Amino acid sequence: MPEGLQDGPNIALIASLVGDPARANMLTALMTGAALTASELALEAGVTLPTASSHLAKLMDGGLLSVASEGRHRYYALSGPQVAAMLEAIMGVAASVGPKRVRPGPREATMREARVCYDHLAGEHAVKMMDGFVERGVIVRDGRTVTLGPLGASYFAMRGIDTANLGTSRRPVCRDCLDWSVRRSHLAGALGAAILDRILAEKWARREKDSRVVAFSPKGRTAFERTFLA
Amino acid sequence: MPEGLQDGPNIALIASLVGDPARANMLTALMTGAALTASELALEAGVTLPTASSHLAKLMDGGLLSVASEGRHRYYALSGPQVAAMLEAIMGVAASVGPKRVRPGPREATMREARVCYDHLAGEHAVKMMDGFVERGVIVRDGRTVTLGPLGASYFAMRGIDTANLGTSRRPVCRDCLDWSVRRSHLAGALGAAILDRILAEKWARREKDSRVVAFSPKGRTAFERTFLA
DNA sequence: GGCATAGTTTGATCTCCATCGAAGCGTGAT
DNA sequence: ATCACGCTTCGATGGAGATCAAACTATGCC
Repeated sequence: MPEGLQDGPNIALIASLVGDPARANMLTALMTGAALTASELALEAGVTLPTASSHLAKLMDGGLLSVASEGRHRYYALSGPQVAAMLEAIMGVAASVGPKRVRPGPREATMREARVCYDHLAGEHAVKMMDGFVERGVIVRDGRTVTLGPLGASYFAMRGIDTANLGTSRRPVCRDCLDWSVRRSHLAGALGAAILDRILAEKWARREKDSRVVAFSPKGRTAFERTFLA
Repeated sequence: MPEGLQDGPNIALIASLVGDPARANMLTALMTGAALTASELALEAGVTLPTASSHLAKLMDGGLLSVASEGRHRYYALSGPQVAAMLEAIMGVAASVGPKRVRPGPREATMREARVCYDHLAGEHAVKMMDGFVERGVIVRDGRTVTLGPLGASYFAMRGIDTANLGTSRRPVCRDCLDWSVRRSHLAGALGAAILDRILAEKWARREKDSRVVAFSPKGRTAFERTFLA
């Protein structure tokens, strides 16, 4: 069947790369434009590190991703805007074709509410919190880059988080992370991680074993809201 | 491990449909906008009829195709312009990362110059035309959304295209579609289709049989340029 | 009716690849 | 040095799906 057809280039190869659920999740996670590490992407895709590594190699080989080694981390990103445009187009078709909403399910519901995204909080609570930060000028958003606002340092200091200390690592203090359950974004970066630490340390919520779910207790939730949503 | 985490639309499902070589060949064959029978598509894909039938059922189920029974034939077609746009976008990525296509080839050259993209014109001519429209304010671009500019209606009316009539369908009048041969975009939507209709009606160009190629005649080309590029 | 053509369905086969555990290899910290 | 951590490679397993032949259905033709 050597059939010399193939109008344009190898469309099937590219599409099949996106056609695997794990890889599709990784790619959508990278749609923020931010670069993510292999571990973060593994978590986002719901697979183990070796599996993720294999997928990343394939995506690299297919030219969809670029990588930057930094210390012992490897930051993966979409190789260019063309790839992002393609993903948008596919999303467009997928959205128009089928509401296809899989039943939310009980597990999904709690996941939507609050879950861990690598090392920070994601889900509705996280999105609300992020919105509040921006509205109050604690955090300033410029497109997809977010930074600590003028009121930020004192705001977090009052809540027991020393933002100055977070700047030590190479990691950005603030980063924006797209939420799959809501169409909005939440706070990642060192600050996002610190906030989650605080939530767990205060025992406002606990992590379910072997799951990304973060389960708030009733009074934990109100404490959290009083602290970070007001 | 149940990590079902769809980002909303099921992008992996759609992409995996395109990700099979046989299906990809069928879809690209349908990019001409014409409807083809199952047998023709089987031939185009290089598989037997049963296999093709199975693929067509999957594509139907995924919402990428529509079908019309006529006598003992079943005519399959792309379910809409959105699907065509997605395919073009995938082609764009595949072309840009293309591991050195064997050679441009004569067929490929004419495709780059002018071809059909579902129901509108694509290729260098189409991109130049789109650029001219935007530059002259006939069409206004805002990011990826394009709309008819203030001068648009009279511009097209003078050229025999009634833009008011185009608004009747649910389809957008203007739409932006990525070109895989050039890295720019061209005009799709009802208006894009109307322009192609005009080009063919005036016999400035004719469509090659069983191909996406649009072949301009020498004087047809100058007439086209005088009309839509000036 | 009877035959031919267009398509689908069924069932069985076979290949490919996603997945994970374990081991290997860097880099950074102590 | 030594340990910890991030990531990749290796090897084995399992499952999904692409494929075709043959049987079946439906339509058109005579």
